[in-house]
Amino acid sequence: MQESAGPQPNDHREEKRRRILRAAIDEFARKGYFSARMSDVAKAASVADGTLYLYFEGKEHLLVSVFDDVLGRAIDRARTEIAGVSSPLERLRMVIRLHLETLAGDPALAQVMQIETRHSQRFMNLLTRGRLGEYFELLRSLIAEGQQQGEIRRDVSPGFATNVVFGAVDEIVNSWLLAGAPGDLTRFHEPLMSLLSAGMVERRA
Amino acid sequence: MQESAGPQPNDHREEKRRRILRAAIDEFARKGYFSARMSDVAKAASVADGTLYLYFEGKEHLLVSVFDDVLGRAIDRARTEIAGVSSPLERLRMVIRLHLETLAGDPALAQVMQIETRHSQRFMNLLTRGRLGEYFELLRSLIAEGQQQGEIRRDVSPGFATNVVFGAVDEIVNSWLLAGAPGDLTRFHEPLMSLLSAGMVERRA
Amino acid sequence: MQESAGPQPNDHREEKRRRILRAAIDEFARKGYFSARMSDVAKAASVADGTLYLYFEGKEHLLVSVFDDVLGRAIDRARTEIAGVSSPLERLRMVIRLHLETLAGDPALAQVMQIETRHSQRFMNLLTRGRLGEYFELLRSLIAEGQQQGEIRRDVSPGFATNVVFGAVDEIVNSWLLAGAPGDLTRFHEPLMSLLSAGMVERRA
Amino acid sequence: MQESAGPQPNDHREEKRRRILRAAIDEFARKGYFSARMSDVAKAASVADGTLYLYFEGKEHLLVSVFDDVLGRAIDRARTEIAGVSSPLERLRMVIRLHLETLAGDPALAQVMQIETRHSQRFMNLLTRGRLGEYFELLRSLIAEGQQQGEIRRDVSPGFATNVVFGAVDEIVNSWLLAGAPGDLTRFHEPLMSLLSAGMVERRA
DNA sequence: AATGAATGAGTATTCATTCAT
DNA sequence: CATGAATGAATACTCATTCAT
Repeated sequence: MQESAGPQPNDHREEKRRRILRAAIDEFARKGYFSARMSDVAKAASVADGTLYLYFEGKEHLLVSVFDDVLGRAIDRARTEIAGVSSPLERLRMVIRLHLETLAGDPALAQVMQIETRHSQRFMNLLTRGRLGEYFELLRSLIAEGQQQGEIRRDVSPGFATNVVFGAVDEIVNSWLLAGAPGDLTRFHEPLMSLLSAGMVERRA
Repeated sequence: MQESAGPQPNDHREEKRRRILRAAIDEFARKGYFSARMSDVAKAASVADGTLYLYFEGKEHLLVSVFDDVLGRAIDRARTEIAGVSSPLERLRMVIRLHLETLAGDPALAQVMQIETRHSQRFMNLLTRGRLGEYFELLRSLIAEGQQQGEIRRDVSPGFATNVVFGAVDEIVNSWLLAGAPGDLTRFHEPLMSLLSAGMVERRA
Repeated sequence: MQESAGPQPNDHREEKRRRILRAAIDEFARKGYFSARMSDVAKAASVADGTLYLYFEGKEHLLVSVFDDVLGRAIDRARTEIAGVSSPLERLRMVIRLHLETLAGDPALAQVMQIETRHSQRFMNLLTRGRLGEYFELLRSLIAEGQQQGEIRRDVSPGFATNVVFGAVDEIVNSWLLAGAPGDLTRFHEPLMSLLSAGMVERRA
Repeated sequence: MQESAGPQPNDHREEKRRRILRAAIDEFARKGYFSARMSDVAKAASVADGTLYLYFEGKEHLLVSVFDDVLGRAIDRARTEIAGVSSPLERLRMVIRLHLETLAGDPALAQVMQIETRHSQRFMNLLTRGRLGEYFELLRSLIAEGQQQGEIRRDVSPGFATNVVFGAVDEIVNSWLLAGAPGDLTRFHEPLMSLLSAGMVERRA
């Protein structure tokens, strides 16, 4: 069960891979995906232009990799964290908190995940077939469980509810970003969950 | 009842302007904003390449114009339709219906409005300072009124609720588009309003 | 001996032609020949774009016309003025004075005549076959006469001397222009003639 | 005796740079600066279009570089050659000979230096602030020295005399070029110096 | 004669990607 | 593994000119 030939080559390689991803996030956030040049990314990562292509297939793949890498880690963490919690509604709340926390501390990353990554139909399809689809499926399964256990109303389809939830979270992040990322993004977690849970309509006593 | 200097020149001019906008929607939807070439748009509109620049300042301005033109008309219609209705919640429902209806009948348009138009931070800012900001303000004012009249709960800020509502609608449209625009988009109106109004949590008797 | 059909049509036409030429001089001087646009010239002349083409064959012809028009008038004046003078050297002096005077009062014109008009081999050939050739011939004939009458040394060819004389005058105007047309250009007439006549070498007593 | 970091890379680079400059001279001379296309230059230099921009900032910079490169070398040679000569008048004669010799053997180069390079006020200013200004200053200093040493008459300003001398040389080259570069340009050196030195007027015994 | 809206040919420049070293 | 010089495809935009009115 040898994980790698030598102990360092792979660490070294992984370290360089991460440096390139970080450089890509910063450059894409600063200049926008289309305006950023590969040689800018290379310079920011302190590698030669050609080296980028030893780690990623091309500029587009680099962007997909940023997205999938971040989302993949977030999904892993989410699965770990919700493992010991039984209430699906509570689990959903935890996942959304993680969603916000991941972006809250890294506006450049948020910028890339929210904006630069949504630039065309074709690209959206690419993402949906990757980690984004996985994330949607996670949300959907939690909602479906919630319905089975009676915590969530059964008269809306889980997929539909997933879209509403994701859309709400997504737009909260977007508007925070467009405003210049002021204050702590996670302060919206509580009101967001409240609104999604209980709805907007005033209840009478 | 002459509307302006020449009776026909302006009709003629307006007709050509609309033809170009339509061609832009179709080409941008088909190939994506970045891949579409201006000369494709010109050909689709049956005008010379240079003529595009007599009506729009450039490719980017053409995209902004599509967005603002469509949203401007929708806002106007919305204001007219809600004029005779007093309940803010009902008004909000009507605006959202109109939102869905506008895109339901024209997937190419929806494609441009939802995806091609969101391609960068810089561009989003441009839109937000135009009609999109106006639309957000319309939604916000309806929610604020609803709160004053006791229809909508007062413990969330109107701006925040606007983001949640818009985000939910936006994502419904997005997922419909990504699925290939199957069926009638407006079929989601009722469940969407229900979810936003009453929330997801199951109520006990 | 009817000079024209009606008294006004031709005056009117001529007036408009001159207005266009003047506009061309100003625009070519301000922006340079290549950067100036025909519609700028039209606007400066208060005519429609298309009207330019009723008076001149195109942009290039407009530039040739400016050059030939100015030089043609200068040549006519020169011939008139030297008519009563017998000394060829004195005649040459008068022609050069006229050359400087023509440009001295109109830096925009000087700019076009000296710079914008010299932009390519092909164009220089065009000019040389027109009024410029005529001007060179005038200078050459004066020098040849001067040689016959013993005023000018006979051991240089008249054509060669013409080039030296013209080159000297031309460069004086150029350097005056490049310096921003400071002071009166004609102040160089006397030293120029002195230098050309007596040469640079110091004579001993 | 290594001149720089790598022994060959720099030779290789310099060789390519010179190949591009030569290609530019030939293309600019053949078609004129404005009509010549960058990809023609690239093809003539046997490099890819993009390579041009690794060596020169753009088309205009390429033209400036031709001019400055040629003039820079000529000035260097001139300074070397006149080093051992004491008479300023003799030095001036040598510089002008070098001026003519440089252009005599390379009509394409002469064409670019004399015509294509003079296409606008803006561009002339550019040149004057570069090597051309340096060349004028060289001529001026020789004339000023000649005045101090009593070889050149003192009643004309050195700057003015410089213009006359340069203008005469320049026009000699121009007329040679316009005539199709017939014969040896340097055959005009002797009569030119004679005319500039002694003037045109016939001396009596 | 005059207009000015429409035409459409023409090109410098960028930058993702490759591959010889 | 890494480099970075070289490649070359790809396109928005301008503006002189035309011609229907």
